Amino acid sequence: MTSQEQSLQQLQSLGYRLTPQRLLVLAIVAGGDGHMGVDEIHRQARAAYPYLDLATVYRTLRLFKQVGVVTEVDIDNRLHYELTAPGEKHHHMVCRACHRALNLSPHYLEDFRDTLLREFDFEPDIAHFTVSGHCRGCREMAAVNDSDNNPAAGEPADATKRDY
Amino acid sequence: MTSQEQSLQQLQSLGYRLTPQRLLVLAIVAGGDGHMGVDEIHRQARAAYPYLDLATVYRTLRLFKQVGVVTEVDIDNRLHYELTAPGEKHHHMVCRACHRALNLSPHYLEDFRDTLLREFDFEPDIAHFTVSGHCRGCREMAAVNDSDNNPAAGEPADATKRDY
DNA sequence: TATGTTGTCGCAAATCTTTGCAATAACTGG
DNA sequence: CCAGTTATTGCAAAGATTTGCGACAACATA
Repeated sequence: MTSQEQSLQQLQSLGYRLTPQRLLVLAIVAGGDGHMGVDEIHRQARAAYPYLDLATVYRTLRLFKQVGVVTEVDIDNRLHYELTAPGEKHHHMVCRACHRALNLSPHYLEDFRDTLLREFDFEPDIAHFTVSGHCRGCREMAAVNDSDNNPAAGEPADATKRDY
Repeated sequence: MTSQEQSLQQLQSLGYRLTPQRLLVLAIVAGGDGHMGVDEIHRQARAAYPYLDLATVYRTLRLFKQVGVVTEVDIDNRLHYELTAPGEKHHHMVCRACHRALNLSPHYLEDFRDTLLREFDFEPDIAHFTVSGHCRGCREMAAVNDSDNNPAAGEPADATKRDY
């Protein structure tokens, strides 16, 4: 039984129905490499089944996420999804500047999770954990004002303020 | 010099202009207790200055966040803001079920931050760090159901699947 | 296979947030 | 204090995501 079939069976065993729309979305996310944007999934899905509505794609992905079939990653204020690989789970670090998503091994979160659970009885939803920040490359030319240092330092010479 | 005046001076020294709209939004966020929703800020602001547009509120808060004057908290997919108290910074744990936001001392994040920095050269944006999960109270009746809606009661025995 | 139950879909509309643009106002230098 | 520069505003419209609702389809049962 493939991992996709497993997911489908899991959905069914939870009382959810197996619809062509769901099969399709699952197949597409499984076929894509890494996290895919919702519109890209929708576009590919419509190629096979033109009536499929964007709202259905959103609902389907939300369901898949809830059940654990896919992992949601917020990249630049847009939802992206990837298949949850049972063996090789990981979390994400998303760069605010270049918007690349780096994988983060669960190992780095265990301590943090344990602490929150122990100290506050708070169970973090680490299955969909994402930290945003600045990656190595972007950090070097991070123009953003870090309060303490020389505020104007990294700003491009003629940077207008315009919209921010 | 009050902390508000400091913020204003900082804005000015970065080349941003001091407008009545900005003063107003700052005063309101400073006056509120804890994180406020954007629409609430807008409502209060309009009471004093009816022409102030919602878009301006969003832009102003985004700027304030970028400069560090306010802290952004995502509560149930909605933006909330609170004044960044220099002395007593904290992060947030937001419960997916009851949507309450709990404060988290920076202390709990230091190790995590150091690790990411050391291992990946990734600087997490911990100034606006939020973990979502389930708090003690909601965890007790959480069960399989991830329904975000009713903070009040556990799901009825014959809970239908309907919309998810 | 026929039938009932109820989960799901497509569609349209609502929400929340962002953005393009022209008019305006804040700051700067004279 | 005046004029020039350009950041900022208000407005309208676009984007992204969610939701209400009636029609439809998946599944269970007989």
